[in-house]
Amino acid sequence: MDGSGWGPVKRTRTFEDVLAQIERRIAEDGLTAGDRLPAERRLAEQLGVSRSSVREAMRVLETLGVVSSQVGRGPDAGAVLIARPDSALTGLLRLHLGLATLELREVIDTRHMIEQWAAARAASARAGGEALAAALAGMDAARTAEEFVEHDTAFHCALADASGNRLVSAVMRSLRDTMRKFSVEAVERLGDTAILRAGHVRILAAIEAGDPGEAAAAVSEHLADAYPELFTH
Amino acid sequence: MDGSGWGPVKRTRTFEDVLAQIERRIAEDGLTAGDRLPAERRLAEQLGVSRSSVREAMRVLETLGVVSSQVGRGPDAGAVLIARPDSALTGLLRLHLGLATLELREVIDTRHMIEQWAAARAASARAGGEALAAALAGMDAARTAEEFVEHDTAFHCALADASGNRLVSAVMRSLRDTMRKFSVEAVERLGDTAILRAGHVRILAAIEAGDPGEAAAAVSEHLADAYPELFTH
DNA sequence: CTCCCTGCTATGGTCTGACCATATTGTGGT
DNA sequence: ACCACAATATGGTCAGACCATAGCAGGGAG
Repeated sequence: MDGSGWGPVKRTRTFEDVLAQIERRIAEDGLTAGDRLPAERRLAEQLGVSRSSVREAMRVLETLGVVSSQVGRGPDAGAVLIARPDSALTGLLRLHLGLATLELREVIDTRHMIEQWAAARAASARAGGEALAAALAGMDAARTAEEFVEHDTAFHCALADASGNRLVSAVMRSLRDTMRKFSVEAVERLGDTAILRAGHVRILAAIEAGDPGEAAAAVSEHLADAYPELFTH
Repeated sequence: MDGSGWGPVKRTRTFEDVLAQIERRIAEDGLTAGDRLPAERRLAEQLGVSRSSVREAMRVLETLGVVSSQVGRGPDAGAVLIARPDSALTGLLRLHLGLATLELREVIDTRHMIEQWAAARAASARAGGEALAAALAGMDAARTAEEFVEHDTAFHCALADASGNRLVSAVMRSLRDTMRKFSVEAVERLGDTAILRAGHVRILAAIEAGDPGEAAAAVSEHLADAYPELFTH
């Protein structure tokens, strides 16, 4: 494919070439979010490489958040779509956390930092009220701990989203995802979710009132309520 | 329509299982930087999957910066090395920035959040003074903007380290690394580093004095000095 | 004419088995 | 003691196969 290469040794692996080619193709064809890439077999044929190499390139693109990890089947519909790269950090942090033997305490610590900051931001901008209220309603309708945590996660992610910083938002999402299992246990151990609800209501009220200080304080106390044994002031 | 959005029945592909298994193995065996993973063929055999799946998992780990991408050949020496987890976020974040429209403003915004928080923590614990002082001395001895930024980076990373939270520390390192080039330009544009030095001194003093509020305020003003056009209060 | 049912087909996901160039290691000869 | 060379295991790559699935086309029933 290169023509001039093949001199001393082949320095780049095939899948790296494929990556470059796909990248070039995306740029040239002006593909944007929602568009599809050719099927793996077609790409392999067009680029003159094996499907294995194309697949390895795909895994990289997927990890980078360039293409969606959707498992599409069937003809035509199966090809890969280009997603919004917003979620790029998610998979990474999950692995990163698992690998580095991080303690849950550090995760909650970090959440404390992020959510306090995000709540203050949201209050200043009086933003995110609808999403927070929706999550609150979802929690009220929840019947199991899992359902509750599901909407609780939505609430806290909405909080991060309301900050308007996508990077913070992505990190927050990863953290919540990482501790989802633990959160379910925590809720079950707590038994009563009334105190959590009170915290959420207070946070939402502070944001809608546009009071950053109160919002931050509310978040702080809410996390202390939720994780009494792990919280650090 | 899935209903819950997050699809309770997410089919996991084989390479994802492999990913989890490797992750578990790393944690259990306590592998650290420089250690080797088993060879691809051995892993495949041990996990009961094909080498293709192992290889796809490897590409993911490599993209995530968990293992090195060194092209090792030969028996025994060929297996994969585990890199420093510090860099796990880095490569991804850099590419993330290249591919997405994540603005520098958001990065600095995030730094503001992290460093304020970390400085307050460090002040409460009166921790990290030595590392900060060393970085300060390095900045004083710097002759070029690059050298200055080098030690400036060390200073701000030391700040994050002083918080005692490794997760925050890792994110901070990635952010600094991501904006290193820009930082050099910023310093060159600023011309005079005296104002930056004053900020660093003030931060260090506040930490050594054990004054969290002052430490946070000092960080805030320091960042405003360094990135006047990008700073958000 | 419309509507549903049933195959056909292309897709991603996975596995098997093979070949190559290389790097380490052990062995034999000098 | 030293060096050359074969054995061996590695990562990189390829070709071909199978599976479950999802869309589409065509045919039969109403």
